[in-house]
Amino acid sequence: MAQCEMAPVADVVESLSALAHVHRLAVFQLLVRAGAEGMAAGEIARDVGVLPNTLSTHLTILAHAGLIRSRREGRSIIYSADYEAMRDLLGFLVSDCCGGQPEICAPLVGIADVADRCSPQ
Amino acid sequence: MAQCEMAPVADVVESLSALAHVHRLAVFQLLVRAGAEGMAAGEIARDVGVLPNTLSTHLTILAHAGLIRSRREGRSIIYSADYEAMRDLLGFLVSDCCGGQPEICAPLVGIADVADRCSPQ
DNA sequence: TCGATATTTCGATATTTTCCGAACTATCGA
DNA sequence: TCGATAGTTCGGAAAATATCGAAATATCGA
Repeated sequence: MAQCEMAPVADVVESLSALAHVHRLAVFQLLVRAGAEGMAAGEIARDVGVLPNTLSTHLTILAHAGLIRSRREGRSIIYSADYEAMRDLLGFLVSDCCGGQPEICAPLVGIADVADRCSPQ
Repeated sequence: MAQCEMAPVADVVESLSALAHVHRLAVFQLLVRAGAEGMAAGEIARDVGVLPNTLSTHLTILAHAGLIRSRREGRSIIYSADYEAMRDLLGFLVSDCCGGQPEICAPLVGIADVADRCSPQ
């Protein structure tokens, strides 16, 4: 049976804050789509269009929030999204929403399907 | 049939940014639980524990992001959560997540139920 | 060991955010 | 109309963010 552990509010705020930036959101989005394989910092920088050192700062912020992980592979450092952290964050938001007014947020259950249909490629 | 309209990234960032603050998150949480009835600004300020003028700033930020609405009622101004905006935000996040790796985010569908079980009043 | 590649760290600056006190606006009741 | 109540707006100071160039670190290949 799944526990009902709730992430501390401070952590949630940190995660939201980490994602509340155009470039960081783009980075996270990119990494989610890259899957477990991940992407090298340099490739991310090129894709997103930010300088390597600036990107490094963003990656540090996302990593500190627990949303991404990193591993060295030769000269490159490979970053990948942490799906569990994202699930925790979504879980908090959804339970905050549905917890108070279940009937209003009921449609949320179908969102995953919608996501399937909407996401191209 | 539901459209697959995607909120502009800038709007998503603004919403995330609005929620990425301890007091604002608390305010939103409070309003979600308050339902359509909403709460007066003063009551929110007391509950959250911030000065009225500071709260006013936070409310403006949340309202500008579209996460809450307001209406005047006598001397009070009543604020209430905008569930649709929240659904849009969650929809974006979920589709960003599940769009790339559906199998990984599949458990998300069950989160709403979890929310039901976890949230005590 | 040296040079090239990949990334981070440092230091500084520009911008934004946060928060408060004081002043202002709106509404109600007498 | 006045005074009290409810909120907002204004102005400024302190803190946090964002971003860049330059320098430092780590790894690879020759």
